[in-house]
Amino acid sequence: MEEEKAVLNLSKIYKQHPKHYVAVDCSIFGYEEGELKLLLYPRGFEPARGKWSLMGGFVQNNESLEEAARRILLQTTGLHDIFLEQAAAFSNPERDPGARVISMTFVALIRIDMHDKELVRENGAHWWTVTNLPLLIFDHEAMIQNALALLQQKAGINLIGKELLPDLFTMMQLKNLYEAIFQRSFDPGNFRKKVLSLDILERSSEKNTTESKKGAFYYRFNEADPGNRSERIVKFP
Amino acid sequence: MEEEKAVLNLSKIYKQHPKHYVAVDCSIFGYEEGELKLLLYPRGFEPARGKWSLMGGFVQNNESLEEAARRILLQTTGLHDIFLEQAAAFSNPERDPGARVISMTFVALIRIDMHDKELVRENGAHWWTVTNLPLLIFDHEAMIQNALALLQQKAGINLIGKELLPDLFTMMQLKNLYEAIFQRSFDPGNFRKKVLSLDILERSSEKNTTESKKGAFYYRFNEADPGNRSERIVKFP
DNA sequence: CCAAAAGTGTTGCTTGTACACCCATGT
DNA sequence: ACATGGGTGTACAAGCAACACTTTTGG
Repeated sequence: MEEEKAVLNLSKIYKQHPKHYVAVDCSIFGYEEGELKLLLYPRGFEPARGKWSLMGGFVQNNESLEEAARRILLQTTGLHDIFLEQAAAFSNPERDPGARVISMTFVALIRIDMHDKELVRENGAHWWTVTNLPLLIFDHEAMIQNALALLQQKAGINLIGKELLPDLFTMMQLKNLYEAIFQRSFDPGNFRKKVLSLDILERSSEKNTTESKKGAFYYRFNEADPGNRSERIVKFP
Repeated sequence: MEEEKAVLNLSKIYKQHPKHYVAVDCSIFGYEEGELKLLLYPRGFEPARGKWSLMGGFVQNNESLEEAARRILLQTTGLHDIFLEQAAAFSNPERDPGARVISMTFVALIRIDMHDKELVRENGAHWWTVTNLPLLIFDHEAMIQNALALLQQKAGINLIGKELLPDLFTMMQLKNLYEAIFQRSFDPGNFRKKVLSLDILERSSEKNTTESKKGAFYYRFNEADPGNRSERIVKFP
């Protein structure tokens, strides 16, 4: 009756408007050999053949943007439970020459040691060092710059590492990760004190003896930590 | 030939995927009488009649999300050149009972003294104090919480006020704005020193004599300031 | 004169940074 | 024994918060 009519009116309102392709593109960061890396896929067809692209895909009817991103991450890395955060929407009508596509970008952090290397190789993907990226399609260069800025901002407020490092890691490995993210060096002693003062790492009894003569204690993230703090950890340059 | 075929292939790829309604919803903040306020519109039809909503609309084919947001802000407030920033995407397939709509939210900051009050009244809109909001449709409550958090974050890093205050304002007016945004009080002396140390305000020769007996100098934003700094202005609680 | 806001100065605490210094050990 | 990274301590500077104090002027 009243309500039914209103719903009909409502759907009339919707029908006046155009629909759009909606995609998600993921900046997938990993950390390996002291370098911050980004997983990119080569484009095999024109236009922009030979250029590289973020992993992306189209959003289907029954899924949210986050769900679409997780589906794509699972398909390409074999990983569930990936750290994932919305970054920004890219919506210039001309951004994709093939069609008008609105793209939402995500930042994903994964542990390179845990992902499915076979699957990645099958897709022709490659881990690129963030300081030395190839030519990218469309506006993917801007997407990555935005993702890097977001990663810095996040790493400056919350201690990240759980998402990128192995379960056990040394203080120097964590420092190296932060140096890769911020592209600057930190004083070893001060870094240690600052990080430990946050009270979210616990020292394991084991030591890493491969990377130094004395041996360095392994740390792990305190499972109980909420992970959401507001104080700054590192000041930006 | 080769390229043409590729484009055809490409469009085949696109056509396999569904299209979606895409909307923008704007959290329009203003500042008046010492209160941070939000412009909301009443919903006149079912479902959710009587609840309030952010100002929003559908994205058309020839416009980016930002352009859509600006079009809607112009239509509803009469203002060009509004400060506008992407907030977050809300994309749960069930979020809008009328249809599957993906919504991108924006934060807009406007000067209440400059907007078209007639236009706003025509639309039945109302300025609500952010600490006392009415019932809202769908996920608009979450959108506003997100927008408020973003506003705090932004105000904590960049000195905002140019977008919300008149051209000339006293230090106490700026302090009151910050107190409204952060919902806490600041020490008058320390606030003054911190803000002036940023070197982005210039003191005018005029004084405000209506709000105090002694009279307080008016300040204005230094036109030449880039407006993008990375140091924190206020620490969050 | 006094209340009230404007504006400046002082002090103590916390935090960041630079750097000295001892420790453990593989070569 | 010594070079190397691990780990701790110290000393100085900067920033922040609390608050005392002075100025101005309307009632």
